[in-house]
Amino acid sequence: MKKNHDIINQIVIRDVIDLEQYQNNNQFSFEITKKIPGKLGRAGIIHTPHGDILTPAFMTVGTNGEVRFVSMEELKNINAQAMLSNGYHLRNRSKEIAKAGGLAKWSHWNRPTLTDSGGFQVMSLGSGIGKVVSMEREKEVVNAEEKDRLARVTEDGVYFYDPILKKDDFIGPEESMRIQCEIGADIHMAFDELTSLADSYDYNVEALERTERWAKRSLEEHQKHCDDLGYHQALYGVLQGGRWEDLRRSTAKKLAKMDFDGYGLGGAFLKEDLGEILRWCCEELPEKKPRHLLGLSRPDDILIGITMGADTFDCVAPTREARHGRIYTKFGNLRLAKYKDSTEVLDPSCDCPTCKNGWTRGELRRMWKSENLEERQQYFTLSSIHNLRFIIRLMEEARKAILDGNFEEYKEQFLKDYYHTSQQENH
RNA sequence: GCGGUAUUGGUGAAGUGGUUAACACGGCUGACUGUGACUCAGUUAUGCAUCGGUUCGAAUCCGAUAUACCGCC
Repeated sequence: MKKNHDIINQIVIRDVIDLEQYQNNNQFSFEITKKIPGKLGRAGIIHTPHGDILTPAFMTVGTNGEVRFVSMEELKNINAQAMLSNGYHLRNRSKEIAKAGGLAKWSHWNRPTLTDSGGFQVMSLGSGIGKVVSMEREKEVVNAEEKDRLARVTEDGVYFYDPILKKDDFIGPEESMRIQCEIGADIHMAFDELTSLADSYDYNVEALERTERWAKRSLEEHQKHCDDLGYHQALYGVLQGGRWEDLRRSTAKKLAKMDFDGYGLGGAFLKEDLGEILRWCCEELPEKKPRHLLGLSRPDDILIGITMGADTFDCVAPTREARHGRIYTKFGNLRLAKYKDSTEVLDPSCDCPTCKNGWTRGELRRMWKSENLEERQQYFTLSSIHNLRFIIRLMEEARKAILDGNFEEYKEQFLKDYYHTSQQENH
């Protein structure tokens, strides 16, 4: 395996990403509209070349430039504001995307976009392969055997084995920045290393120092590409540091001094630690820059995230869990398996197209279990739309509550309803 | 009427004397948090057509009965 230096520095397509958007005075910026009294949280607006994002906001995950089983039209119908894609997954198509005018145009989304760096895959294909990013089962999590890993970390970057193409590959900060600049999302992420819950303090120190060096390299490389392009694309630095306060605060201080446009809050969290960790980070970060909490969307996590100062979120759970038969509702989640003969509308209190059109629990359960591929796919679409709308609506309500000055009450009521019914679900 | 073959869970079935009846599908339950995987994990027959016998021990051997299919008169 050998780092492919010829590709780096070679490309950057000068005039293909929709320049008009960038030159039309639509630079990236962030404004805070209102703060939650006595807390770190706030409501605001992120301005991007492809439009504004009203925060707090959920970004739907379209790893490969599309949300599974949901069309762009349907995403717009449920008020999705932004889409997150992944530089790792799109790495072999970045030039094609650049030629088509960048991610927003290429995907036909035409609205704000963000790309992840591929850092998550350092863990998910490396030490954490085959495991989940659990928030509750720390003691059961064991790192994968070295031989089973598909990703290996070095100072330069990460060597991957692609199990589908059966090919070795390499991505470091420079490669990630090059790929992301070609893809041309409105917001890019620095290349980072996420550790798993099983990693030791000592390993976290090592990984964090490396992530900080990668942050510096990401920033420099990204700036070079922006200079070549003649306009600025936003870059977020990513904070790691596991569950240790000294690591979280020190890395936040260091990255705060660097010229990032915003910050990604990363890591694998134990649920009970989440709020504290975010507080350590956000207390050290500059208030005027937006923060993206990576990869979380459970309502309680989101509400804690908002309270502690996170502005945007993303997560695969709403769509993945929909496909697995879990339907979100404000009064606890439904396990579709239980509703074989139900003629009740999926969620009578929901304003999503699926519920508005009167799809019943029984029908959806039947389609979920159907052996007919088309019916199953239709189920995936209907349920994904519903779950996404649920999270997006939660964001809209939370934003409104912040603006109305009653966020704490809203949060308390929401968690009470949600927790109460979850209890009922489990008897 | 005579002879042969078969009968295992919701389904398809493995198992021919020796602890808790393989496996698959389905069902149920759980999981899923910067999507490798419409996935993963657990569970699901106190019983092998029925009754009786042989044996330390039977889904497995023997007999009778029931049912199904195949031959022959």
